[in-house]
Amino acid sequence: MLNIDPRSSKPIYEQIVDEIKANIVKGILKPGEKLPSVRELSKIITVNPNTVSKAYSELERQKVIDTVSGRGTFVSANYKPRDDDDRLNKIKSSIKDAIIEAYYIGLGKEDIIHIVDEAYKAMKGE
Amino acid sequence: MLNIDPRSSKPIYEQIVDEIKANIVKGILKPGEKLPSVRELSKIITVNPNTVSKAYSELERQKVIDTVSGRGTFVSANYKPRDDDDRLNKIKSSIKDAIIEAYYIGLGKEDIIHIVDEAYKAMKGE
Amino acid sequence: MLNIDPRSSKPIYEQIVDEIKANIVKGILKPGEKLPSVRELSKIITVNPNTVSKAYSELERQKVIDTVSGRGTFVSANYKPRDDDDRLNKIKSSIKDAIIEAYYIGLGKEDIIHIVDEAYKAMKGE
Amino acid sequence: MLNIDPRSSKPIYEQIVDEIKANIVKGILKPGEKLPSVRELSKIITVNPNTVSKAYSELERQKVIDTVSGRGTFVSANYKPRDDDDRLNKIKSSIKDAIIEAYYIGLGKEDIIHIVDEAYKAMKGE
DNA sequence: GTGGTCTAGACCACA
DNA sequence: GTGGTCTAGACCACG
Repeated sequence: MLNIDPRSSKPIYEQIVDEIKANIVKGILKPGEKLPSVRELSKIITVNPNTVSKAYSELERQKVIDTVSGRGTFVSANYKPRDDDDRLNKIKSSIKDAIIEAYYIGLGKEDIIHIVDEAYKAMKGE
Repeated sequence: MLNIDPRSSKPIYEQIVDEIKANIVKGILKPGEKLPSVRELSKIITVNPNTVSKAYSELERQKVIDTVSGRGTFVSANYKPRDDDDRLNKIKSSIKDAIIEAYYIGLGKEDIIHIVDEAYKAMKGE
Repeated sequence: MLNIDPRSSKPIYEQIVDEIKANIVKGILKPGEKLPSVRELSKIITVNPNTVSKAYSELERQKVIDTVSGRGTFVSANYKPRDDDDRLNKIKSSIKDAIIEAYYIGLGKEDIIHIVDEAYKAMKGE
Repeated sequence: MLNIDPRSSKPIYEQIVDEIKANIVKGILKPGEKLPSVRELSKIITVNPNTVSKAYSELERQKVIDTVSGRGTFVSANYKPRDDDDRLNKIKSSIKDAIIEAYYIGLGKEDIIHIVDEAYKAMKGE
């Protein structure tokens, strides 16, 4: 379910955060749905429980999931997107970086648009 | 000239690498042009010379600049983009992450395309 | 295990890189095997940790080893040779230089072939 | 005549030394033949005279050329190859390194032999 | 515990 | 003057 690469330079806990958010966006995880417990998930993806715990804390901080003590963790039912300049700037900055990097392997604007297209298709298709 | 934020989580040497590549793409730095020496740049952006050196080494490895021993470093005159699956995958992955993140602040595909547009305009405009 | 000569003109970090690659080729280090940690190796060969770190970074860049954050570094399990014109040219050039140099101590083609033979035997023999 | 690449990581003076030795081996420069003066050569290959001077000193040290004060420098007439363990070991070591490196771009023994062949042909052909 | 980054300061070869 | 290497010692994130 979660695609984790322990050899990546991206920290594992961050990969978990991103994968869960991706699954929610894709509709694989639905609002209100229960997530596996820290222990369960750590076994499934063979990762240190502390790492999963850190990922869940981060997701909770971002209000993507809710933890009900003694009951478990759930995908937030009432997530409301709101303006967040910090995050918007990070997104812009990472897209800018990607564009520069693309230039250096010979890709132009059309290629970037195409990659964006593909990414959206993958989100709906899966 | 270079916009360095020492508090960013992105390593300083990487910021230097990215900024220089951005300046080349924008045409602010031209092929064959001499870059500031390691010691000069380290003074300008108040960073340790080793950090600048690390950035320059990385740029040299990527064939973005040439270092001529004893003479200095220069923007590569004959940069040829090559296929590089690893870098392409990194670009795709970072765009995918940006799209997910965008969803969480309420942005959709059109907004992403708009951001890409803006980024390209900024590159040519500056 | 690693044969390092601090008085050599070849940089120490490069010696470490070459020795480790040689040990992998010889089969002394096997795919997936854990390498000594940066601090360990630095003590073993009495060299500054930064120097070992630089060597490991270079090996990682060449995809010879994988570093798993917080866990250590490992011999790459799935190394796939790829075409690399730059490296091929370096090899050709260093062989050409060796041949010229050999001429000056009275060695001809047969002697070079013999040296190549010996080198291959040493690789398998050890 | 001399093929110098100022962007190479190999020092320029060393490139000059190697190129001159290569030309002697190839027969382009014959024993007893006069070499260009330091000033002349430095103009021809657009290099600092000090650099050429350093190259000539090194060649003289290796008894490849002779300097007759006031008359110029000449290719040694009576070069006698002799055993030189130091240089032999360097040659062996650099061939060993080349073989390891070759392994990592997927080349085997036959390929190396082929490269040696080519190098010898190039020496006679030019 | 692991590796990654950064600073400070030194020495060296090269041009 | 230039960049390259190395040491010593520090701090940090990750697991």
